[in-house]
Amino acid sequence: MLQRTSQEIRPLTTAHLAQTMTLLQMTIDEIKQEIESELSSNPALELRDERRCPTCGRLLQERENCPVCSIPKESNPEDPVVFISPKDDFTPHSDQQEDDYLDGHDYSPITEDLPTYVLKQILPDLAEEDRQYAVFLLANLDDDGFLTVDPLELAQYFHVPLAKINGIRRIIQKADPLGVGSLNPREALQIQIEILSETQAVPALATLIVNEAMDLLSKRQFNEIAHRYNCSVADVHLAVSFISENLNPFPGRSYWGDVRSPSVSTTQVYHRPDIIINYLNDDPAQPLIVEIIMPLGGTLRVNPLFRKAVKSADEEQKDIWKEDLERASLFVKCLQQRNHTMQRLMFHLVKLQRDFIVKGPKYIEPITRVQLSVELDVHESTISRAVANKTVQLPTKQIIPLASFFDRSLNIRTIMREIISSETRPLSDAKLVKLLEARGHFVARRTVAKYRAMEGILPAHLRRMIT
DNA sequence: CTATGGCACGGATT
DNA sequence: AATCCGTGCCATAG
Repeated sequence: MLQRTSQEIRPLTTAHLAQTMTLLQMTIDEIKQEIESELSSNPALELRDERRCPTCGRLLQERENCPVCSIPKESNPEDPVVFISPKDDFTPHSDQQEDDYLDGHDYSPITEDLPTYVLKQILPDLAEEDRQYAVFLLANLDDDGFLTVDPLELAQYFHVPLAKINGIRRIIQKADPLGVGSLNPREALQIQIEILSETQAVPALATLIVNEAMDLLSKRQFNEIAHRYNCSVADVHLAVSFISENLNPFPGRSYWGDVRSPSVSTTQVYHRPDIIINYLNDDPAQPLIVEIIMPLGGTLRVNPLFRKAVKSADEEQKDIWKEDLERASLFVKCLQQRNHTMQRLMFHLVKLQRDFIVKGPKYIEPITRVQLSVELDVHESTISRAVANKTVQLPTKQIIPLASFFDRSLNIRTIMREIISSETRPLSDAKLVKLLEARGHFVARRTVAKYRAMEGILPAHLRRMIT
């Protein structure tokens, strides 16, 4: 069973309920923002120091013992371990960066480092007095090839116009690896498109997406994009595959050698997940560990000193402080309730969808939000809110929307893709229906057509055998 | 005649 | 109440 916090948390007031609901549907970034603003505006709130598990070094929430190290021996290995995991300085690509760095560094045929490599290319294009700035910029690149300093600060520091710095930056960006020295993946992609379009045709949609819809792209919400630009999802897929085949959102990585497989690289996401699922010790035989990320270094609570101070304060102070105190305790309660709900939700969800997580999208269980809401004894809209706009990192490091756990068609789409990719000659939608039936999936012909469109697969008569 | 995309309807989701 | 998804019906292209 799921561990319970010391006492059962129940909504006390309508305000409590309303705020909990709002918190529930917030993404990790919004929560972080909310907590920070609450923390700075309310003196009664306190961020208690971080606590770490003495055994594994993991950051802990308020609970006394570490949820990972203290898994009961008699517990069912099928059951996932779900807990709230405070992570303030969380970086989404830390694992991969290490891998890339090690692999690339050991095996890279290029012996000089990235800054030197770029500097050699651009030196002839630079005026004498501009070189120092270029050197400075190149000295502040991270492993992805992005700039780690703000150009505006740099301009002020050196007392030169921002335009000058950006001019130099453009020269750097046009060097190999293309897009190096950008501030973010979007800028890198923009430069790459610009250069690429000089020599070949670039789909207009791809440009639009990069310029205006990076957030949707990174969450892989292709439906949204199609909707926004009033085009079919298949078009979006074509544009996205153009992007992933011809462009590189992390210019520094291609330099160090791209060790990711092509299929994984297309699922790269440029923002951090709200929830991380992993095997205990990366061992598939072990239970699944589910971390619900809290963007904090420690634990949020009402400051007990403040509570004391209120009692001994004079009358007018008392009223103001009492209000703060109530706001603070309400906030903490709401946050706890939110986490509690997320925890229960994820426990059931991961247990139900274990095959999906472990074996892949083919094995997704087509559950509905209502089913789960009955099991958890909450209103179905609660599930909707909790699941919307959040993302999960799977053990494969793929980041997917949490809502895909409820995608009724994902398994069929995956199987359909398999059938098509192994076909000897293009199969019509009707034939696909038959083949899907043979595998125990019954969908209408029209629906297969829609799935094809969603997957960006062309109609049979336009499909050509691709190696 | 076959294969496919557009439109609209009903139920689920938000 | 508004929106999304699977499906049936029909028009159109080849």
